[in-house]
Amino acid sequence: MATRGNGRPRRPSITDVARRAGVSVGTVSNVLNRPEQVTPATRERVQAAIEELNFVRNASARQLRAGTIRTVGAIVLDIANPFFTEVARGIEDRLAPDEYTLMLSSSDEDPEREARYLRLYEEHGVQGVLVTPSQGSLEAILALRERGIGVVLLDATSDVEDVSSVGVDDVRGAALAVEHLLELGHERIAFINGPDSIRQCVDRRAGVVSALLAAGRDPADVLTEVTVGSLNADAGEKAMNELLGVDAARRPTATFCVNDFTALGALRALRWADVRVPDEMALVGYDDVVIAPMLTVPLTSVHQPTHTLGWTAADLLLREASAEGAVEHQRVLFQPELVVRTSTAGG
Amino acid sequence: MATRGNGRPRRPSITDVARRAGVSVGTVSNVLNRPEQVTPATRERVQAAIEELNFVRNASARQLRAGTIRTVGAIVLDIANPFFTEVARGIEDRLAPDEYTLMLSSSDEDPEREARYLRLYEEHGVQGVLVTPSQGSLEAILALRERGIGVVLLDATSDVEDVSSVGVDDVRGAALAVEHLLELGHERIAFINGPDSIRQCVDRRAGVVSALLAAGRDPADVLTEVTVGSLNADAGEKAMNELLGVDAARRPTATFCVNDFTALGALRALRWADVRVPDEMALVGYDDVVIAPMLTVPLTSVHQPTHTLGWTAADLLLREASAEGAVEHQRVLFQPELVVRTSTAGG
DNA sequence: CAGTGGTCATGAATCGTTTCAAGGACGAAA
DNA sequence: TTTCGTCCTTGAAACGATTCATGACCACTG
Repeated sequence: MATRGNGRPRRPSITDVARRAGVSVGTVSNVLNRPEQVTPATRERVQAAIEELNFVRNASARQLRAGTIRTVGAIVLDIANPFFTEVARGIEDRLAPDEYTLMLSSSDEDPEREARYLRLYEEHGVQGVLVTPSQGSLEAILALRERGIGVVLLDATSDVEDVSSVGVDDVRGAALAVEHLLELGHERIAFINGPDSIRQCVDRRAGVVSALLAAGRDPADVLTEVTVGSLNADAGEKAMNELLGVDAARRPTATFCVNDFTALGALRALRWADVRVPDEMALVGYDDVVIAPMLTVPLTSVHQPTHTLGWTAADLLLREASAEGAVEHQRVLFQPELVVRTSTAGG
Repeated sequence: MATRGNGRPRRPSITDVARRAGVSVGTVSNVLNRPEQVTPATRERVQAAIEELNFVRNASARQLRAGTIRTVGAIVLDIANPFFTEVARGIEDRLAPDEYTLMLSSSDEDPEREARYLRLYEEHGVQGVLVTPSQGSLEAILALRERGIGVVLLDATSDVEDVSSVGVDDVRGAALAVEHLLELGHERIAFINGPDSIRQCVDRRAGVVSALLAAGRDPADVLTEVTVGSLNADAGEKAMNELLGVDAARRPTATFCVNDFTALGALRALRWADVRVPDEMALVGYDDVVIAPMLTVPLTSVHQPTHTLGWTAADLLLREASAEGAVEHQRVLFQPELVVRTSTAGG
């Protein structure tokens, strides 16, 4: 068998198939791409040759000539983060039926890493990219479009007009949580929030405040905000202990946590302080992580349509790719949903 | 600017760069691949042209000629599963410094889906694939190697001799959990396990039994096994309630759950029945999911080196790819680790 | 029987890169 | 001045598929 220098067998090419079937390469190509234009007899002969040789198309050669490739690149902040994991799954589910492949990487919010992957994807000639932009990388991303590469921003509510993006309305999500607590009659509400350097924290605070105002409350009266440095359980526990320092008659009767991890910590603090949930303290989280319903006290949380988010992003991209001429850019903002469980409406 | 029929600008090629810099294409290629062989003056001229034109290499043409491509394909059972997510991150972290790209898909344990992705990857000419094989797909995977594609099995303790694989020792992991409980003095241990159709369940049972035997105990005396149909919290809760049906004097004093989700359910049942953890019932999970330490009662669990698993799999693959001639196949089995927390050793 | 139309198969050109034998320029040595 | 040798650069041939103008062949029609 022919080799390619490194001793590995060369994979059979369309030429080998043609020779074996006694036809020309053009015919083999026709069998592969326009089978109806080939006589059944010939077609079968070619098919047989293909199977005997274990012929597999060479995507590179194909793309080189045809100019297109059924591949999409995605760059998320961190594949190991459940949020992006579910988004990725949504992307995949949109791509699979169209036989597209997905190239996936994590930027870790490092613009340099992101740029490197973008270039790699561009070299590969992907049809488009789905990106969660890091700080200040938007410009480079948009430049891709001038070189014929589709772009859809993931989980970014961009100010830029002419680029498609998908995101979830964090302001609304937080408002939902607070509205729920108000409806339950809570008049002193705590908000355990993270630093302003995280967009989500800023948006969610805005949602909290707007919900209070919309209900005719003065945030200064109702709201106690505790800011933590990082969004994990330990921080949440510490924050809740701080809240519990106030005597029971004057402390908040409900707490909204900026994410489920901090809520878990808060829950732990409540348990150790023997404060009953939700009777003495109602609790709402955000993200609706997979274990939220599995907890000893199932956690009320704001659910984000992550799968749909990814699916839609991929859908927009494929649509733009197949659109003739000018493309209409869409900016989709999904609405989160409050999932009420025992931690607020316990029975 | 030149177009390619669909109205999008054609990306500049090496020829365009050559023309602009007033050199031949060969020289441009040399600048890109063997810069030391080019006079600094020429090199700079070419570099300038590259930047002015925003030239980006065409990976397809490159691969077509050079025969190689820095891409690896991975097929896991489900990207949305945290286990595989962390594995994927490990793979990525191994590939990134070598400028490899990762193509990632989920097979959902469907051999047909898996086969489709394998073919897609093969068409793309990936250097190798990392696969968690579905039922009965091993043969097709191994056939790839005859066509020059590297293969490393992920999370599979394969019986096949001559293929590299990485996995985690589930037998040992379960044994660790049981040894721990025995050391704490527990003499009646429950094991909430899943169906035998799942390999992990079978392996972990074997580990439980072997640990008991090794300690000179008769499993028939010590062990109470409850089998659940699916590995989620509700099933775990039900199983634990069943165990609690026995009067306190004779029921198990410790429970080992086949994964953390069932353990969460068990924990919930214990809380509602007002059984103190770990005093009246110790609890061990498996997987060490991210929230295990965040729980009200932090959960003792068996931790698997998922990131390392992925990293090592990718490492084996790259090594095999760069190895000259015959490759030595390695089968790496990682050892899990018990992380002791309050749910067994509570203060 | 010539003419027409339609169906299939052909083979050369093409995509953008890498590679390599061959040639050019230039300086050093004789 | 001639002759080498060295160092850069060149240009054409590949890689494997797709595409398309061309032509072969056959069946009808008039």
